[in-house]
Amino acid sequence: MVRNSLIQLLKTAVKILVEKNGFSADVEDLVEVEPPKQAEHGDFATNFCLVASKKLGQNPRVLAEMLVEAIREADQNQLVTEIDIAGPGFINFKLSATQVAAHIGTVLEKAEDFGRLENDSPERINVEFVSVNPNGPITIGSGRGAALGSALCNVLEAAGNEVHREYYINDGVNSEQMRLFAESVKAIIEGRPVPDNGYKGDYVYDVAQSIKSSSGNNQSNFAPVHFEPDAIAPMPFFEIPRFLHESGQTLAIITVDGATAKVSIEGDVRAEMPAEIAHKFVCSCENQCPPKTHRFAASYNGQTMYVDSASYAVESTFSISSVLPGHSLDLYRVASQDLMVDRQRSNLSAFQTNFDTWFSEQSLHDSGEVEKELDHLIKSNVADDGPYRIKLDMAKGGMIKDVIREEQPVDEDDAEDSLPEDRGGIEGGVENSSPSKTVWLRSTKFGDDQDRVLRRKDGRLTYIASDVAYHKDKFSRPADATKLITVLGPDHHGYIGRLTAVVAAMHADQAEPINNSEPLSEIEAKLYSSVEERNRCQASLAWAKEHLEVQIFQIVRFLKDGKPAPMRKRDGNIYALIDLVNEIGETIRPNGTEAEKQQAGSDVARFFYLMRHHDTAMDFDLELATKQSDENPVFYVQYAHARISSVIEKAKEQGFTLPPLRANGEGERGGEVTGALNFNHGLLNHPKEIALILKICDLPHEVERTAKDYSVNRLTTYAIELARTYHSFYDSCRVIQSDQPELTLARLAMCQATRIALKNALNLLGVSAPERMDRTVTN
RNA sequence: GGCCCCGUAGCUCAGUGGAUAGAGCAACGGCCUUCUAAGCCGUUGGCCGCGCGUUCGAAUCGCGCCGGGGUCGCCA
Repeated sequence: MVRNSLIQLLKTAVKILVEKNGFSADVEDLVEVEPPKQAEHGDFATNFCLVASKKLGQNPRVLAEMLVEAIREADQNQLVTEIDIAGPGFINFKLSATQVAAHIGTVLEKAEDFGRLENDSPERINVEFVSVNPNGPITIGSGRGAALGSALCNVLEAAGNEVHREYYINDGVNSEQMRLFAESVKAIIEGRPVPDNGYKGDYVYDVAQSIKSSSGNNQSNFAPVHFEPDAIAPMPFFEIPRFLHESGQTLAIITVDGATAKVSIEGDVRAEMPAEIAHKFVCSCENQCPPKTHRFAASYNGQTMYVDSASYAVESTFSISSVLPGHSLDLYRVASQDLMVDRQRSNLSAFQTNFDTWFSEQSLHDSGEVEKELDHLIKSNVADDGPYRIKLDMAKGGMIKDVIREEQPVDEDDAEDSLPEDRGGIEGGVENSSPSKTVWLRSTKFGDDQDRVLRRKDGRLTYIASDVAYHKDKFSRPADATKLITVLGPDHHGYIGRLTAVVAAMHADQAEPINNSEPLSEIEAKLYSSVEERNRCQASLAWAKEHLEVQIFQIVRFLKDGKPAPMRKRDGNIYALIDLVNEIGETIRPNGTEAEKQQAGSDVARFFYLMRHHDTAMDFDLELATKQSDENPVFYVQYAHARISSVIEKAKEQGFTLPPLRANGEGERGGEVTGALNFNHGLLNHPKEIALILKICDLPHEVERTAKDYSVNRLTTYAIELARTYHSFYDSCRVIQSDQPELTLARLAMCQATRIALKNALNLLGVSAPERMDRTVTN
């Protein structure tokens, strides 16, 4: 855009300068321009002479004079109209209004692609975010991660990268938290009090109620149930015992309005676990098979599967007339967790946050990937069952002060830690291991401050064990991913070192050792057995740091009545994101439809989350967010968009034909294409017009910067600034003037360009750009 | 104690090593017979926590303090 044209010009001028004076230094890349703070200083300024003076051995002001001459020579298109040297050696530029205005045409042509970048070296990036445990709703705290992650993905994509949005479901059967959650749900369903340390929030009762009502809770199984076509939930659950996995074997008989259907498995299920499982169950009807197929859920081996079955009427009742007995806690776990994930998904979707993959941790256990990777780590000599743990004593600045070796007791006196009975038999990895020795990931070889347990003494695998397999797997989404980005909450800060070590360990046998013949230092000798090993581990660590980026966002403090409003209340209740969205929507658009309310609530909440840099703690004023007032910047921005839309609408009524937006399936098209772009940009030379055009043209640059440093908040600032620049222009420059059709057309083109930039910026943020805004409440 | 983050106008916060540090809100004064006043224009408001250093130049980079927040499980 404008900026780039000027940079190109400067680079050419620098080349001339270097040639003429026989400078040898390579200084072309030092060229940068930026808009000066003082408008009197012109449209752009460069500090090149100050930056390059040392390299070229020239006084900055002298250099500036030479450069100005070179610029005049290079500027054949007369982009620069005024140029002067100021201060210690700045060069200020005023650009040709006509040439600046000409960029409007480019914006209109690019339309919804304006702000998308050409990228010569695109990355294939997996972005994992939110990923909260399936034991509760998405909280307002996680909302920040959702807003950040989703907006970041949009920006990375706009910058020309391939992006895969991923949510990791912590549904491993080893999870203590999930066991507790299931126990709580089970207790509620069975009319017992929730265990002391269990989950007590209202939503837990809600989940229990949903499961109960969708299952009928008749003691031995979960039938009969109501089942709606095309709906995922509610749906019947029943459990298929693990020994039933042979082809053709009948698992259950279900009755659909008198018609009996048989559920059986086709093919060897175990071999296909888990991805293909849903397709391998077939439901065959013995008599009068209903014409339409639908899905129901079954629990198999700790996993929920959706099975195509026969059904046809909206309110038809299934009854499972025969199912093998034995509802374990696991069934409740699967049912409640599944329901929870489903709610999370729809809550996030109402918050403009969607994922390409919802990845199940348990699937890695089921497929054997975790065990496989564990073996791989042991073979790579980065994990072992030696009876000790290494801890690093870190000095300031990341230097290792000391390496401490903690011997671990080898005796087996705490067999107490064995599994609760309920969970026997379905543990990932339990049965095919010989529990006795703790298996350690020697993560201290990769910069972590202590070794981590992969497998407990009792044979159960830890969370970090699945993490290794998971990260390996992640590199396939998108195919041959070049980078993983993980967005984590502030409480996970300590996890960065561990995660990096995990990725490094996983890659350890593939890394090309660094070239370092230094013998092992005293400290290194405690970590590595050889120079070769050290070099390999360090190379692998470097690889991990290059391929895994962890972004931590800081805490959000919610204020209500000026006082902190806790996200997790003492009574176990949780302030859910969806409640926030609904509350805001309700206040702002009391007369809107449900969808409109949620859109409005989501817009405000997202904008608030994204206004602050993610790496700084923020206050979220709930009053302010729900207030439909001038204090709320999202309305300021949206209002500008609505205002533009209104002007354009009005102009159309008066017979002006607009430069069209390229078709994108929605919004207005603005009349005939032919000739519509022929507006006279030469008429645009008012300072407010130039300022607006320059601001519009900034978008690609802002996208580029944001994709580099992930500071998504920059785009909210940009949107506010663009809105401000427009409002200011609007006040000074009347757009529609029937006695000046040419000027009107040119200004309309500018309005359209502003609208494009504004809408695209808001799109990146996941905030809607309404065509009209009517105050429903005046205060 | 180690690590991470923050400290900028009365409040909430922007700010890419550049020139006289900005915006919103709050306070005050103007601007609607004409395109949406959820707007615009103006005024008031600052040892950019403190100190030292690097630099031609520091709110920005480094070190040290002071103050505030977070985090350091065989939980996930």
